[in-house]
Amino acid sequence: MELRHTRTFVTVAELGTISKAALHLRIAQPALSRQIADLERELGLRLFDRVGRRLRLTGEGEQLLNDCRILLNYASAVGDRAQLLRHGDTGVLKVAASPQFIEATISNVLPRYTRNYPNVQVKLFEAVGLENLAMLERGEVHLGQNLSHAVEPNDHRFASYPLGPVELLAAGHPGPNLGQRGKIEISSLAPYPLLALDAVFSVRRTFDAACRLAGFKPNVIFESRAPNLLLALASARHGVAIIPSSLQIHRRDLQIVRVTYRGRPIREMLTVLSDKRRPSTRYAEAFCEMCAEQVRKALPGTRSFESRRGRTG
Amino acid sequence: MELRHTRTFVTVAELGTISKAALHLRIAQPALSRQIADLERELGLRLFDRVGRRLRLTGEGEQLLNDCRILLNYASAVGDRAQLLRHGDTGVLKVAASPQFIEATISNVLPRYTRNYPNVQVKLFEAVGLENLAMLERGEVHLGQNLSHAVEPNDHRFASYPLGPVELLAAGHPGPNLGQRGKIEISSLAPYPLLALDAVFSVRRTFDAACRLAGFKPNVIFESRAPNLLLALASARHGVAIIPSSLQIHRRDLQIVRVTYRGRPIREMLTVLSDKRRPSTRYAEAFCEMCAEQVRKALPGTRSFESRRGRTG
DNA sequence: GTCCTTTATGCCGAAATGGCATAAAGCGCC
DNA sequence: GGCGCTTTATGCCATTTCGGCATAAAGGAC
Repeated sequence: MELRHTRTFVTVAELGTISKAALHLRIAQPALSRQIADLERELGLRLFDRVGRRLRLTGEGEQLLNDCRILLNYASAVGDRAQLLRHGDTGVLKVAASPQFIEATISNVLPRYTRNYPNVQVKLFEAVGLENLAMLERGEVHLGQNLSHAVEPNDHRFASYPLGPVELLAAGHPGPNLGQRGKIEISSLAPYPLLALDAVFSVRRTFDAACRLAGFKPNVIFESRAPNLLLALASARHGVAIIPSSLQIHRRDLQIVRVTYRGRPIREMLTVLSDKRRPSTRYAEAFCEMCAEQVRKALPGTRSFESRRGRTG
Repeated sequence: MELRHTRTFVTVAELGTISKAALHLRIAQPALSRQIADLERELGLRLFDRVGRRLRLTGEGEQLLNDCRILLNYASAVGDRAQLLRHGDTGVLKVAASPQFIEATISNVLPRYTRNYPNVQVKLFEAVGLENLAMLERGEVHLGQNLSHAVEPNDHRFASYPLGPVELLAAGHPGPNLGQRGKIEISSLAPYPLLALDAVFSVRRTFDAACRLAGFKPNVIFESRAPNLLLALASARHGVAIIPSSLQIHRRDLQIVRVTYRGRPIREMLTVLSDKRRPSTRYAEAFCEMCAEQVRKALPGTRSFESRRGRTG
């Protein structure tokens, strides 16, 4: 079926004659006469009765008329949608991130982002460790949140948007001092049973590297992909949990300190990665900007856990 | 926009490559490549990124993909609908009839008719007197219910489908005998104040003609287009109402008798008219048949008012 | 480096489309 | 009954569009 023929049919039905439709559509009358004939042949039925030299809509024609109007309206709407898309502020944005990042950052960003980009549809995918690198590679997502060290230095496939630093933290049951003044040198963790994240997490690999540099082997007695489980066990005096500062911690029954190496906090950059081969869009960049703002806003929060520890220490 | 281009776009998006789409659509790959390019030019945006020599759906392309699927589905549905229409049991049937006929006959016919012709849409128009002749003339309706005498004998514009006879009735307040044994000779109506229908009703013109033949002038004190108003006034002893037997009478406080001329009931044929110039459809004829059946079923009902009057007489 | 898959472009023949001219069919008016 | 007008359908033709063939170009896998 040709939309052109459908348009002719609807116009003739509405104006009453092919001659009037010809004037309206700026196409010669014989051409429209043929289009009507072509459409009738294609559909296999009469849309108009020929009464003398005049046309009269048939019952079948009447039935199809509304369907054709709807079809033409929808085609027009697709054109309108395309015009809207041309403005660049519309599309699908697929983001792969850890559950923690979604909870702590993305969930706070979405309301304002949706107001600013009403025609962008954000689709979230839960992914941990290197999963989102693979998803980026396969083109399944546009953005993947991770830590900067997740990408090998010689791996140039991904563009990286820095959001802010993430520090290594140790969380234990309030009791005998865990570290001094909110800090613990990493080598001082040697005697503690440790509760750590799985090796798929970049933060875990960063922790392992720091231990190696400090010349000691960590006593990891439990590994998990669920950071909150680690915190729950730490609260139950089962050990000391090693977690990133990007984790939103609601528990108040824990003593949390920064892990340092040679007196300096062990930091890693939280980033959003994208596929270098894929052209970036304005709404994707805006999303990254808003996440970076949100991470910066949360940074004072990482400082506020120190003052909370003050009374217990 | 060309549906052909839209179909190509959706097929390429689904199969992943133009070459595969070409195999599927049985069109050479270069032709499809051009169709994609043509669609992108027309819409003014990129539907696919060219990654090396491969295509990757853009965000905009993804947004439009579903719209295009819907559009294609609807176009297909129009084609399906046309095929259904081709079978002849589908269309619009426009019927003009008096309110009384709609209530007494058509409302009883519609449920069964709709079951038998589920794809026919019946549209009812209320029309009295000669209105439906004009509507038929203008092509506004397919069928017009009326009495046979509504059409001038030399008027050959309309085809006529007889439904059944309609008799002239007189209705009055139960009291002194109105007529004998359920009948009243028309000349015996002379002394009564009469409540009659407007002159647009064929039944009224038939009544006037019978009075003229009987050689007397009827004493019509009130005229209306609302038969039920006439009955209400008759019940209130305001006069004697002249009505057709096709009227469905629910009141039990009235004495109703047949009006006769020279001992024979005055009858007229109830018919459904159609425009001779317009080809008839099977579902229109079926509608007439069902109405005729319903009118015949109602005829025993016109006899049953006699037995109801028996006790009062 | 070779082979394979895929897309984009040049070129060309066939098909489709639309315009012009005009015959045919009614209808209204005189 | 003839004329003028409006309208549709058809013949003919020029132009445009479309799709197929050939092939260059770009990566990816081995």
